[in-house]
Amino acid sequence: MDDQTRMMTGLTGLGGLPQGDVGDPDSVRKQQSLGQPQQDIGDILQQIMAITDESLDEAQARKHALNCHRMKPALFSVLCEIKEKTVLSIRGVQEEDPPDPQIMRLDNMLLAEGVSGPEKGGGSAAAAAAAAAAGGSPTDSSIEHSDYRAKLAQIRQIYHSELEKYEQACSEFTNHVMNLLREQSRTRPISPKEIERMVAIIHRKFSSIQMQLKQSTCEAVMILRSRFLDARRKRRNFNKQATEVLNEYFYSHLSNPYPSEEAKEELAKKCGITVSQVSNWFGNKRIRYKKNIGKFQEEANLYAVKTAVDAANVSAQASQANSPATPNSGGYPAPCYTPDGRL
DNA sequence: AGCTATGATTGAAA
DNA sequence: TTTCAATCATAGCT
Repeated sequence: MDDQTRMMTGLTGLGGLPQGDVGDPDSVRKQQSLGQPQQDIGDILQQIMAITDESLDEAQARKHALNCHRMKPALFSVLCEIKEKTVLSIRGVQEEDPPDPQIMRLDNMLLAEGVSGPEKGGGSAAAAAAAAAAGGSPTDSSIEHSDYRAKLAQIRQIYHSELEKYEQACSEFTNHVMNLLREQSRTRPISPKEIERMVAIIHRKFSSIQMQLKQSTCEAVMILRSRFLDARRKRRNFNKQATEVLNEYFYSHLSNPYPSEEAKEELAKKCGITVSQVSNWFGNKRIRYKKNIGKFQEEANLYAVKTAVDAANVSAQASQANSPATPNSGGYPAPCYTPDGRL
C-alpha cells in the first residue's frame, strides 16, 4: 500500500486535489481539456489509497467527493470486473449447493410426524395411527393418545415459533447486510452478484442453525415416541369377559381358528379391543396351543362344554336341531374329553 | 425374588 | 398381507 501510494504519487506528482475541486465539473472539464486522463485516474486512486490516513471527517468528505467524481462509475465498474475475475472466481466453486440431504431427511421426518406440514391433520393422524397400533383398552389408548397428541402439539408449537424467530432473524440479518453492502457499494467495488453471493452465504449459515433446530425437534419427537412406545409395553391383561369371548371363538373354531376380518371386527367390538389385538391374541393363542396342547386341554374341554351347553340351550330355545358347535375337522388337534368334561 | 402367563413386537415365510 | 415363531417385557401370582 505504501509502495503503491508512493508509486502513484510519483506517477502523478500530486498529493490530491483540493476537496472542492473533486466534484466540480468545471475543474474536471478543465483537467480533461488539459489532456491528462492518466493523471486524473492517478489522482483518484491516490486519494482512495490515502483515505485511511485521514481523519474521520476528512475521510467522509473525501468519500463524498469521490462519489460525485465523474470518473467514478467507469473506475468502479473496472474494479468490479477485476474483482469478479479474481476473488469471486475462486469462491464460485461452492456456488449453487444442492439442497442438503440431511435437511431433507429431517424435513421428511418432521412432516411424517406431523410437526411441520398441515396444522392439525398430520399430527392427529400420526397420533391416531400410533394409538391404533398401540392398542390397549380403549380408555388407556385414548388417554395415551391425547397425552401423546398434547406433547406433540407442544413440540410443534415450539418448533414453529423457533422457526419463525429464525426466519425473522435471517431475513433481518440479510436485509441488514444487503443494505450495508449496497451502502458500501457506493464507495467500494461490490457488484450485485457479490451481494447475492453474500446473501447465499448468510442463508447457508442460517440453514445450519435451522438444521440444528430441526434436529433437536426430531430428537424430541423421537424421545416422545419412544416413551409412547414404552408405554405400549405396559400392557394390561384383557379383562375376563374379553378373554372368555376370544377363547370361546378359538375353541369352537379349533379346526380352523382363523377368524375372518369381519369376525375379528366383531370380536374386537365384543371385547372392547382393537382388531390388531384380536389378531395378536389369535396369533399367540394358535402358536401356544400348538406348542403345548396338553397344557391347554383342560381349558379346551371347559370351553367345549361351555359352547356345547350354549348350543344346546340355543337349539332348545329355537326347538330346532342345530349342527354341532365344535366342528373339529382337521386344523389343530382337538382335545379328547369325556361328556363330563374330563379327559 | 422368581416364576409363569400373556400381550406386543419383529423378522422370516408363505 | 397374513401368519408363524421367537422373543421381549410386563402383569400377576407364589
